[in-house]
Amino acid sequence: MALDELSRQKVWQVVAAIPCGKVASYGQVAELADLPRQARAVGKMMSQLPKDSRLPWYRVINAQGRISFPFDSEGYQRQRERLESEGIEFSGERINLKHYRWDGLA
DNA sequence: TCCTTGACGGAGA
DNA sequence: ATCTCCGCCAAGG
Repeated sequence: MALDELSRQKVWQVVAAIPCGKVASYGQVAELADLPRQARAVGKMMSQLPKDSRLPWYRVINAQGRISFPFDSEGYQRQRERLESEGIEFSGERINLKHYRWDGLA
């Protein structure tokens, strides 16, 4: 990844723009930040986010509508709690993207 | 250097 | 629904 500064800023801007109650996938964020097919780079950046970040990192999930942390991990718990507190409901381990996927613009 | 490893994703089988 | 295989690409062994 080691994306340049400009790219990183774009990614943060996109993440910050995801509205409450909506979610976006890593790939979607990458695309909206003009980094097509760089989903992994986005995931990498997320993993390096400081724990006290104010960004709504938890609104970014994978394209399958699942949280990208092991089910039994603390990260999974933290992310799921925040999403549910915003009114997002889970069907087992998954989120119904038909209802919660953020439409980048339109 | 080569190989593996990721908060990933889409196409096939 | 599950499982490979392949892009993608920097980091660390």
